[in-house]
Amino acid sequence: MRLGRGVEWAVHSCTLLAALADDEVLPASGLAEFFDLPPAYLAKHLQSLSAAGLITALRGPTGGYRLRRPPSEITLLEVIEAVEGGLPAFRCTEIRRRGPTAAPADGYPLPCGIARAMWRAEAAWRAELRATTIDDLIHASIPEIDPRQAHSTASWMSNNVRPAVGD
Amino acid sequence: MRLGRGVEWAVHSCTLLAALADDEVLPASGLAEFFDLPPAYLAKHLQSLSAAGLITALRGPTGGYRLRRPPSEITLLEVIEAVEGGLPAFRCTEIRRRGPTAAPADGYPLPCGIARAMWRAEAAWRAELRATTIDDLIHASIPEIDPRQAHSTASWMSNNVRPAVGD
DNA sequence: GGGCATTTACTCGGATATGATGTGTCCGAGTCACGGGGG
DNA sequence: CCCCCGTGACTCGGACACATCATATCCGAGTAAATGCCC
Repeated sequence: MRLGRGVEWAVHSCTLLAALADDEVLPASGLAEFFDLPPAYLAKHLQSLSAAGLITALRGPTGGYRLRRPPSEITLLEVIEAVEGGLPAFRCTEIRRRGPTAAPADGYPLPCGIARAMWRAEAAWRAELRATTIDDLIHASIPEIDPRQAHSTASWMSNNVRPAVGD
Repeated sequence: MRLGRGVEWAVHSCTLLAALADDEVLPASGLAEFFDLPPAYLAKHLQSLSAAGLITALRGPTGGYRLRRPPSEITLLEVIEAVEGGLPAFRCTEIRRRGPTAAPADGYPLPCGIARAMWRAEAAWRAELRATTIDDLIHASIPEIDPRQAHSTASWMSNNVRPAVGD
């Protein structure tokens, strides 16, 4: 089981966008510069977040991205599913119905027990991710941030954040 | 996030091997026939289980596979990690240390908070899988099995199971 | 007839091709700011 | 001096190559049984 690299980028991007005021935006190029990531590829993942309705995109010279909801109302699970897709990790192909000893089709009223166990574990994973919001991540990391970095980050933000025009 | 198809095959194979007596074995070709799966590819995954020490392989004309431990002592997590590898699904590349506002290397005494949240969710997933044994899966499915199928399966097993010779 | 070496056939194990998916990039559609011209 | 319009530049969005891993397969190493031979 493996998660794509874009998940990490998307979550970090959301935490940075959470620092914006309601009437401010930050372009994808800014996010790419801040995290030193390939701009085009990061943009692709931001598109996924936009398509999922987690962030709002404004086009044009003063455009950029902005969280669509307050950070306390965006869960980690939503971000991950926006990037990775919401499909279950375990795929049951019902192999119990195949082979020489398979019963007739009406002999399987319930889903396969193995699939149920796997999905139960996935449900626990999702529950943990659903209980964590972007706001939680930020508050957990604030006391760990080096004061020097906090200052340089604030300075960088003031130079790259732009006021949203149309909104 | 996606799990390989081999996981399903490996778990089903373990449940079937659990039906064997301590001095019996079942060859990979038999497992492939029982589940109607490509023999060569299933064999590859059984090799992973063997390398992980979950099943024992006996070679030669009367050879085959056999569980190495009682079904009640083999967890779902072990089977999955044997096939998929034990690496964590989320990979933290510490992108917070990159970019124009990164602090010196000594400014990060703790792992990234995002990675901690992701790994906490993975821990919940693993805990659920660790709490489920092969024996649990069997006992949960026994009352659901069609009596006709139980009979044909028992018959098939008696024709394909072999006594282990060297052991 | 019994015992033993050889052959044989069947098993698992690792090395080898192929296809799907994640990774990375580019160009086009859309939109606001700016600058020039007219009123 | 103010307003309007055309131009330009910057943004996001989707379509296009490449790399990596899951998928699928085959051939070689190893072993017990069966066979034939010798005693």
